[in-house]
Amino acid sequence: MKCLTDTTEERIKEAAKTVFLEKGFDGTTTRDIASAAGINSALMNYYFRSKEKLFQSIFNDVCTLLFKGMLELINQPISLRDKISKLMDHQFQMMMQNPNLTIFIMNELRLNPERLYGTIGMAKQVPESIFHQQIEDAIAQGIITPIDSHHILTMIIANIQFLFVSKPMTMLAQGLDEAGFNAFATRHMEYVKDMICEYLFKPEPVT
Amino acid sequence: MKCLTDTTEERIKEAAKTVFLEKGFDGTTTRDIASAAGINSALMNYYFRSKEKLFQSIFNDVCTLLFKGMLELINQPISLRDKISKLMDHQFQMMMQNPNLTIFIMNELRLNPERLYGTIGMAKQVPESIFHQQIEDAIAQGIITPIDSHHILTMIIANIQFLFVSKPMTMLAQGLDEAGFNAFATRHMEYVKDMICEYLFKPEPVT
DNA sequence: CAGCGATTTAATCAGATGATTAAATTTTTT
DNA sequence: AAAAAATTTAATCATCTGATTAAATCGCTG
Repeated sequence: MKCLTDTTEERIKEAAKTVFLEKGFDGTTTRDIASAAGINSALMNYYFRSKEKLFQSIFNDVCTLLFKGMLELINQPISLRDKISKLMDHQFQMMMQNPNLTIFIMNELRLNPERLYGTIGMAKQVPESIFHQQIEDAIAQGIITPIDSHHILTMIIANIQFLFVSKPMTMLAQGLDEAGFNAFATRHMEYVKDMICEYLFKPEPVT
Repeated sequence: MKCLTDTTEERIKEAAKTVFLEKGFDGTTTRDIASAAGINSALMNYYFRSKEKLFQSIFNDVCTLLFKGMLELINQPISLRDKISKLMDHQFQMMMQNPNLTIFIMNELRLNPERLYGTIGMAKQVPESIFHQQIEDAIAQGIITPIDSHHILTMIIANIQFLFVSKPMTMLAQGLDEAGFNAFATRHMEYVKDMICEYLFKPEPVT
């Protein structure tokens, strides 16, 4: 699964990422990580000084994973309609591959808000992007309903992300298996794309 | 804050609810709960046989808190438009009072899916409600866009709940304080209500 | 008040956990 | 190859944690 560049440090980080994402910080023991990485538990403290330090490293990585692609898309010079569609597609793809990513991050932030300081950089870039200007221009030209870009982004993110945050609940409530959930999620995304675009791009706001 | 009906068992449950909601199951120690309740830590095991048992009791309570009002609303004989609006208002009110409720529940379910079995009853009631029939009728009469009620409920829930799941992130990204967040959330809910209603109740589906 | 059950406490146990240490092994440098 | 540095291991520590036990206290009934 991995190339020959497998250094021990990387192997520990991979194992730690897997275990942390599955069990959360509090639910993970250093011995869990060590055995998942196939190493002695003291080695973890040799490379990273503590469980907390290792976690910070992992947490940074997964936050970057969550934000990086989105930030790139947000700053691309493409049409609004296209951008919104691509933003949702991108999130969807990412969450299909890593369904626990968002709930893991949001929950760890809730449990330990100091971790926010590591994400300030990325978080602040989102609202200060080309996207924001693009929205304001479109509003000025009467192309879309007047609405702050923060609200639009929240709509885009919430409608995709919550699907995965509530995945176990949804599967239970509807009696779905993995395949069934994927089908539901795929269809839902189409609905949501339509809904958001129709809301934004309608000819005249109701006022 | 509480009436004279304060039995020790209730005091333990209150304290446990507070601590569990704040720190999660893994992050909570029995001594945390005991000291929050002002009791000896052995008392906890006298009333509830174990930390796990106590947690199950609490978890049941908060799941009921999350679902009960929504289920009642869903089965009320009121118009669809009204129902959707009231459903969102109800969730919003509940989350303003208890912002961590949903992420706590969703995360504990993720960490320990066996807990789902305690919520089967409530979860399965949602899709099998009057609401579902109401949607089908409205579709048959051409009043709303043809779309399965599961998707509608998901839209209603996601757009409110994710606001609170991502509350710390949102506050950071936009540089908001509590009051600022509340204002943002309140405004967002109005947008989302409009968006969902306009999507559902438009005269003709685009097809 | 004596006796009995319910409630509460202090003390303690056994196991888990994060971290350290000192020694062994491997890799790199000279 | 010898010396030095980096990597890895086994063993161990101190603390924390969930749970138990045995004794103390309270409240009620006869």
